[in-house]
Amino acid sequence: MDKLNRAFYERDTIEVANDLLGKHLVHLENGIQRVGKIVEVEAYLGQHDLACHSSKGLTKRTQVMFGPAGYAYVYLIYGIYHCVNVVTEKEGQGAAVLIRAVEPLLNIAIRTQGPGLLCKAMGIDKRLNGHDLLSDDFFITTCPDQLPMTIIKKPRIGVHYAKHWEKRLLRFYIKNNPYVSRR
DNA sequence: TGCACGATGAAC
DNA sequence: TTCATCGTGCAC
Repeated sequence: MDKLNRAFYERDTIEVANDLLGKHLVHLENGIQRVGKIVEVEAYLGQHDLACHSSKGLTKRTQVMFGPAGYAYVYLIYGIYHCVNVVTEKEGQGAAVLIRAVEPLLNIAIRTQGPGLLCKAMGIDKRLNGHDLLSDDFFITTCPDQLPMTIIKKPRIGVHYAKHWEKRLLRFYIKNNPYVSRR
């Protein structure tokens, strides 16, 4: 179980998104370790990507996205749920990968299929915005016995406002995995 | 200072 | 299809 290093995140966003599938997301909170296998992600390519929050430019909200790779960008959506992203590429690109669903592996009590639910299930909220994913309480590791898997590519969810970007195949998930959202 | 609107999820 | 609920970004 090797923790993913800075070089892993500091690469092309689409490659990072694909490589994150099958990896283990780990969060330690109050002595409880929660682990979920990443089964669904979306790539947000940076300032030119109209579906990406960083397309608004550098603001208080997006500053984490414009920072160095390997940090968590957590935000509140619809005033109710949180969503987690991992920042990718070189500092200043404003690119990230949204984690949309995980498969419960350890200490996860409720459903995790969807970005809002997985955050709720793993105790992830705004306190973790800007948190280093190379820390000891919130990180991602390789899966020791990862079997071969087929990756499905689809348009991203809920980005109808993003003009032609809506059609880009930037959502990736593991084929036939029951924990993928909206199938 | 105010207001419209979400990278959602669940109910009806 | 509707609704809960609030931080953000932008208009005024």
